[in-house]
Amino acid sequence: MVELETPQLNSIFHALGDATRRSMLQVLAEGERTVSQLAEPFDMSLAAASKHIKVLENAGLIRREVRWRTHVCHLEPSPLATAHDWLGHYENFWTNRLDILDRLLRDEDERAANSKKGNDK
Amino acid sequence: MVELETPQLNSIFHALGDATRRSMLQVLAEGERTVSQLAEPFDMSLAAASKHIKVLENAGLIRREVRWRTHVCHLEPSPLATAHDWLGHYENFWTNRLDILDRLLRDEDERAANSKKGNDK
DNA sequence: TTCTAATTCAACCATATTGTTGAATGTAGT
DNA sequence: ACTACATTCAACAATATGGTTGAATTAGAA
Repeated sequence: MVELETPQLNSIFHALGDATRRSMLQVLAEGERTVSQLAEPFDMSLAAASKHIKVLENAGLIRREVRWRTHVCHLEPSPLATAHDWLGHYENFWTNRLDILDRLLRDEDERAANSKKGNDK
Repeated sequence: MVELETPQLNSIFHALGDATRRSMLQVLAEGERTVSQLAEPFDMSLAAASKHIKVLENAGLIRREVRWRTHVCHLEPSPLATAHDWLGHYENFWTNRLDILDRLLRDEDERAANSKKGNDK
Protein backbone atom coordinates (compact mmCIF):
# COMPACT_ATOMS: atom_id res chain seq x y z
CA MET A 1 0.00 0.00 0.00
CA VAL A 2 3.02 2.21 -0.22
CA GLU A 3 3.33 3.22 -3.86
CA LEU A 4 -0.07 2.59 -5.45
CA GLU A 5 -0.69 6.21 -6.35
CA THR A 6 2.41 6.61 -8.47
CA PRO A 7 0.92 8.19 -11.59
CA GLN A 8 -0.93 10.79 -9.54
CA LEU A 9 2.22 11.63 -7.63
CA ASN A 10 4.09 12.08 -10.89
CA SER A 11 1.73 14.76 -12.12
CA ILE A 12 1.26 16.35 -8.70
CA PHE A 13 4.95 16.76 -7.96
CA HIS A 14 5.66 17.78 -11.52
CA ALA A 15 3.03 20.50 -11.28
CA LEU A 16 4.52 21.70 -8.01
CA GLY A 17 8.02 21.82 -9.49
CA ASP A 18 7.45 25.18 -11.15
CA ALA A 19 7.50 28.50 -9.31
CA THR A 20 4.83 30.06 -11.53
CA ARG A 21 2.41 27.26 -10.73
CA ARG A 22 3.18 27.27 -7.01
CA SER A 23 2.60 30.99 -7.02
CA MET A 24 -0.76 30.47 -8.70
CA LEU A 25 -1.72 28.00 -6.01
CA GLN A 26 -0.79 30.52 -3.34
CA VAL A 27 -3.03 33.10 -4.94
CA LEU A 28 -5.84 30.57 -5.17
CA ALA A 29 -5.43 29.88 -1.47
CA GLU A 30 -6.83 33.36 -0.91
CA GLY A 31 -9.89 32.68 -2.99
CA GLU A 32 -11.06 31.81 -6.48
CA ARG A 33 -9.63 33.62 -9.47
CA THR A 34 -10.30 33.77 -13.18
CA VAL A 35 -7.71 32.68 -15.72
CA SER A 36 -6.76 36.26 -16.54
CA GLN A 37 -6.51 37.16 -12.86
CA LEU A 38 -4.16 34.24 -12.35
CA ALA A 39 -2.11 35.22 -15.38
CA GLU A 40 -1.84 38.91 -14.56
CA PRO A 41 1.18 38.88 -12.18
CA PHE A 42 3.37 37.02 -14.64
CA ASP A 43 5.41 38.36 -17.49
CA MET A 44 4.17 35.87 -20.05
CA SER A 45 1.42 35.54 -22.60
CA LEU A 46 -2.06 34.53 -21.58
CA ALA A 47 -1.67 31.35 -23.60
CA ALA A 48 1.41 30.39 -21.60
CA ALA A 49 -0.38 31.02 -18.32
CA SER A 50 -3.31 29.01 -19.63
CA LYS A 51 -0.96 26.07 -20.15
CA HIS A 52 0.29 26.33 -16.58
CA ILE A 53 -3.29 26.36 -15.36
CA LYS A 54 -3.99 23.27 -17.41
CA VAL A 55 -1.03 21.49 -15.83
CA LEU A 56 -2.45 22.30 -12.40
CA GLU A 57 -5.87 21.13 -13.54
CA ASN A 58 -4.56 17.85 -14.96
CA ALA A 59 -2.81 17.19 -11.67
CA GLY A 60 -6.15 17.72 -9.97
CA LEU A 61 -4.77 20.63 -7.95
CA ILE A 62 -7.39 23.07 -9.14
CA ARG A 63 -10.89 22.87 -10.53
CA ARG A 64 -12.48 25.15 -13.04
CA GLU A 65 -16.01 26.42 -13.21
CA VAL A 66 -17.07 28.02 -16.47
CA ARG A 67 -19.11 30.93 -15.25
CA TRP A 68 -20.46 33.22 -17.87
CA ARG A 69 -17.60 33.64 -20.34
CA THR A 70 -14.87 33.53 -17.71
CA HIS A 71 -13.31 30.42 -16.23
CA VAL A 72 -13.17 30.62 -12.45
CA CYS A 73 -10.52 28.44 -10.80
CA HIS A 74 -10.34 27.28 -7.23
CA LEU A 75 -7.98 25.18 -5.21
CA GLU A 76 -8.63 21.47 -4.91
CA PRO A 77 -6.79 20.38 -1.77
CA SER A 78 -6.87 16.59 -1.99
CA PRO A 79 -3.80 16.12 -4.24
CA LEU A 80 -1.88 18.43 -1.93
CA ALA A 81 -2.92 16.15 0.91
CA THR A 82 -1.76 13.12 -1.08
CA ALA A 83 1.66 14.66 -1.61
CA HIS A 84 1.80 15.78 2.00
CA ASP A 85 1.00 12.26 3.14
CA TRP A 86 3.68 10.76 0.90
CA LEU A 87 6.26 13.11 2.39
CA GLY A 88 4.93 12.43 5.87
CA HIS A 89 6.00 8.85 5.35
CA TYR A 90 9.54 10.14 5.86
CA GLU A 91 8.74 12.38 8.79
CA ASN A 92 10.68 10.26 11.26
CA PHE A 93 13.82 11.03 9.38
CA TRP A 94 13.78 14.70 10.15
CA THR A 95 11.90 14.89 13.44
CA ASN A 96 13.05 11.94 15.46
CA ARG A 97 16.82 11.80 15.14
CA LEU A 98 16.89 8.69 17.29
CA ASP A 99 14.91 6.91 14.64
CA ILE A 100 17.37 7.67 11.88
CA LEU A 101 20.26 6.76 14.13
CA ASP A 102 18.51 3.51 14.93
CA ARG A 103 18.01 2.79 11.25
CA LEU A 104 21.61 3.56 10.40
CA LEU A 105 22.89 1.37 13.20
CA ARG A 106 20.57 -1.44 12.21
CA ASP A 107 21.87 -1.12 8.68
CA GLU A 108 25.47 -1.06 9.87
CA ASP A 109 24.89 -4.32 11.70
CA GLU A 110 23.31 -5.88 8.68
CA ARG A 111 26.11 -4.85 6.39
CA ALA A 112 28.77 -5.90 8.87
CA ALA A 113 27.20 -9.33 9.20
CA ASN A 114 26.81 -9.61 5.46
CA SER A 115 30.21 -8.67 4.12
CA LYS A 116 33.30 -8.86 6.30
CA LYS A 117 33.03 -9.56 10.00
CA GLY A 118 36.69 -9.23 10.98
CA ASN A 119 36.95 -5.69 12.23
CA ASP A 120 34.65 -5.78 15.22
CA LYS A 121 36.13 -5.47 18.73
CA MET B 1 8.74 34.54 4.57
CA VAL B 2 6.44 32.51 2.44
CA GLU B 3 8.26 31.88 -0.83
CA LEU B 4 11.93 32.55 -0.13
CA GLU B 5 13.04 29.01 -0.83
CA THR B 6 11.72 28.93 -4.39
CA PRO B 7 14.76 27.61 -6.24
CA GLN B 8 15.17 24.77 -3.77
CA LEU B 9 11.53 23.85 -4.10
CA ASN B 10 11.87 23.76 -7.86
CA SER B 11 14.57 21.12 -7.76
CA ILE B 12 13.04 19.22 -4.84
CA PHE B 13 9.62 18.87 -6.39
CA HIS B 14 11.12 18.18 -9.79
CA ALA B 15 13.20 15.38 -8.33
CA LEU B 16 10.13 13.93 -6.60
CA GLY B 17 8.13 14.03 -9.83
CA ASP B 18 9.64 10.82 -11.15
CA ALA B 19 8.63 7.35 -9.98
CA THR B 20 12.13 5.93 -10.38
CA ARG B 21 13.58 8.57 -8.10
CA ARG B 22 10.81 8.25 -5.51
CA SER B 23 11.41 4.54 -5.51
CA MET B 24 15.10 5.10 -4.90
CA LEU B 25 14.27 7.31 -1.94
CA GLN B 26 12.06 4.60 -0.52
CA VAL B 27 14.88 2.10 -0.77
CA LEU B 28 17.23 4.57 0.87
CA ALA B 29 14.76 4.95 3.72
CA GLU B 30 15.70 1.39 4.68
CA GLY B 31 19.38 2.19 4.79
CA GLU B 32 22.30 3.33 2.69
CA ARG B 33 22.90 1.82 -0.72
CA THR B 34 25.58 1.98 -3.37
CA VAL B 35 24.87 3.35 -6.84
CA SER B 36 24.66 -0.13 -8.36
CA GLN B 37 22.39 -1.33 -5.59
CA LEU B 38 20.09 1.59 -6.27
CA ALA B 39 20.17 0.93 -9.99
CA GLU B 40 19.58 -2.80 -9.80
CA PRO B 41 15.75 -2.90 -9.59
CA PHE B 42 15.30 -0.77 -12.69
CA ASP B 43 15.30 -1.79 -16.30
CA MET B 44 17.70 0.87 -17.46
CA SER B 45 21.40 1.36 -17.95
CA LEU B 46 23.65 2.16 -15.03
CA ALA B 47 24.42 5.51 -16.61
CA ALA B 48 20.72 6.39 -16.66
CA ALA B 49 20.32 5.42 -13.01
CA SER B 50 23.42 7.44 -12.23
CA LYS B 51 21.73 10.48 -13.74
CA HIS B 52 18.66 9.95 -11.57
CA ILE B 53 20.87 9.74 -8.53
CA LYS B 54 22.55 12.95 -9.53
CA VAL B 55 19.16 14.67 -9.78
CA LEU B 56 18.38 13.54 -6.24
CA GLU B 57 21.78 14.70 -5.10
CA ASN B 58 21.44 18.12 -6.72
CA ALA B 59 18.10 18.56 -4.99
CA GLY B 60 19.88 17.77 -1.73
CA LEU B 61 17.67 14.74 -1.15
CA ILE B 62 20.57 12.35 -0.81
CA ARG B 63 24.22 12.58 0.09
CA ARG B 64 27.03 10.48 -1.25
CA GLU B 65 30.05 9.14 0.54
CA VAL B 66 32.83 7.80 -1.66
CA ARG B 67 33.86 4.76 0.27
CA TRP B 68 36.52 2.64 -1.32
CA ARG B 69 35.66 2.57 -4.99
CA THR B 70 31.91 2.49 -4.42
CA HIS B 71 29.67 5.48 -3.84
CA VAL B 72 27.42 4.96 -0.85
CA CYS B 73 24.25 7.04 -0.83
CA HIS B 74 22.01 7.91 2.06
CA LEU B 75 18.86 9.88 2.54
CA GLU B 76 19.10 13.56 3.48
CA PRO B 77 15.77 14.41 5.08
CA SER B 78 15.87 18.21 5.26
CA PRO B 79 14.63 18.95 1.73
CA LEU B 80 11.79 16.50 2.30
CA ALA B 81 10.96 18.49 5.40
CA THR B 82 11.07 21.71 3.37
CA ALA B 83 8.61 20.31 0.85
CA HIS B 84 6.46 18.89 3.61
CA ASP B 85 6.37 22.27 5.31
CA TRP B 86 5.41 24.02 2.11
CA LEU B 87 2.51 21.65 1.62
CA GLY B 88 1.60 21.97 5.29
CA HIS B 89 0.93 25.61 4.56
CA TYR B 90 -2.24 24.39 2.83
CA GLU B 91 -3.20 21.88 5.49
CA ASN B 92 -6.25 23.85 6.56
CA PHE B 93 -7.74 23.35 3.14
CA TRP B 94 -8.09 19.62 3.50
CA THR B 95 -8.52 19.22 7.25
CA ASN B 96 -10.61 22.11 8.43
CA ARG B 97 -13.44 22.63 5.97
CA LEU B 98 -14.69 25.56 8.04
CA ASP B 99 -11.52 27.39 7.29
CA ILE B 100 -11.92 27.12 3.55
CA LEU B 101 -15.53 28.19 3.84
CA ASP B 102 -14.39 31.15 5.87
CA ARG B 103 -11.82 32.09 3.29
CA LEU B 104 -14.29 31.82 0.44
CA LEU B 105 -16.81 33.97 2.25
CA ARG B 106 -14.21 36.54 3.11
CA ASP B 107 -13.20 36.61 -0.53
CA GLU B 108 -16.80 36.92 -1.66
CA ASP B 109 -17.18 39.98 0.53
CA GLU B 110 -14.02 41.50 -0.78
CA ARG B 111 -14.99 40.94 -4.39
CA ALA B 112 -18.49 42.18 -3.83
CA ALA B 113 -17.20 45.35 -2.20
CA ASN B 114 -14.62 45.85 -4.91
CA SER B 115 -16.58 45.51 -8.12
CA LYS B 116 -20.30 46.09 -8.05
CA LYS B 117 -22.09 46.79 -4.84
CA GLY B 118 -25.62 46.87 -6.12
CA ASN B 119 -26.81 43.36 -5.41
CA ASP B 120 -26.60 43.25 -1.63
CA LYS B 121 -29.83 43.31 0.43
C1' DT C 1 -25.59 40.57 -37.35
C1' DT C 2 -21.71 42.67 -35.47
C1' DC C 3 -18.73 44.00 -31.66
C1' DT C 4 -16.05 42.83 -27.85
C1' DA C 5 -13.98 40.08 -24.19
C1' DA C 6 -12.05 35.68 -22.11
C1' DT C 7 -10.03 31.79 -23.22
C1' DT C 8 -8.23 28.06 -25.94
C1' DC C 9 -6.11 26.01 -30.12
C1' DA C 10 -2.47 25.27 -33.53
C1' DA C 11 1.89 25.77 -35.24
C1' DC C 12 6.24 26.66 -34.13
C1' DC C 13 10.82 27.22 -31.59
C1' DA C 14 14.42 26.66 -27.96
C1' DT C 15 15.81 24.15 -24.29
C1' DA C 16 15.51 20.39 -20.81
C1' DT C 17 14.85 15.72 -19.71
C1' DT C 18 15.57 10.89 -20.11
C1' DG C 19 17.32 7.30 -22.19
C1' DT C 20 21.11 4.80 -25.09
C1' DT C 21 26.09 3.16 -26.03
C1' DG C 22 31.01 3.15 -25.73
C1' DA C 23 35.09 5.24 -23.80
C1' DA C 24 37.37 7.18 -19.69
C1' DT C 25 38.48 7.38 -14.77
C1' DG C 26 40.10 5.78 -10.40
C1' DT C 27 41.48 2.29 -7.26
C1' DA C 28 42.43 -2.33 -5.24
C1' DG C 29 44.31 -6.82 -6.10
C1' DT C 30 47.53 -9.89 -8.71
C1' DA D 1 52.24 -3.33 -15.38
C1' DC D 2 47.94 -5.54 -15.85
C1' DT D 3 43.19 -6.85 -14.56
C1' DA D 4 38.73 -6.13 -12.73
C1' DC D 5 35.24 -3.30 -10.83
C1' DA D 6 32.21 0.80 -9.84
C1' DT D 7 31.07 4.78 -11.58
C1' DT D 8 31.06 8.75 -14.51
C1' DC D 9 31.68 11.21 -18.98
C1' DA D 10 30.65 12.27 -23.80
C1' DA D 11 27.97 12.16 -27.69
C1' DC D 12 23.81 11.27 -29.45
C1' DA D 13 18.51 10.68 -30.14
C1' DA D 14 13.62 10.96 -28.78
C1' DT D 15 10.38 13.20 -26.32
C1' DA D 16 8.66 16.70 -22.98
C1' DT D 17 8.38 21.37 -21.43
C1' DG D 18 7.64 26.20 -21.59
C1' DG D 19 7.41 30.01 -24.25
C1' DT D 20 5.81 32.78 -28.54
C1' DT D 21 2.22 34.50 -32.04
C1' DG D 22 -2.01 34.62 -34.62
C1' DA D 23 -6.40 32.43 -35.58
C1' DA D 24 -10.54 30.13 -33.64
C1' DT D 25 -14.18 29.70 -30.22
C1' DT D 26 -17.89 31.19 -27.37
C1' DA D 27 -21.39 34.07 -25.65
C1' DG D 28 -23.44 38.32 -24.03
C1' DA D 29 -24.25 43.33 -25.56
C1' DA D 30 -25.32 46.81 -29.08
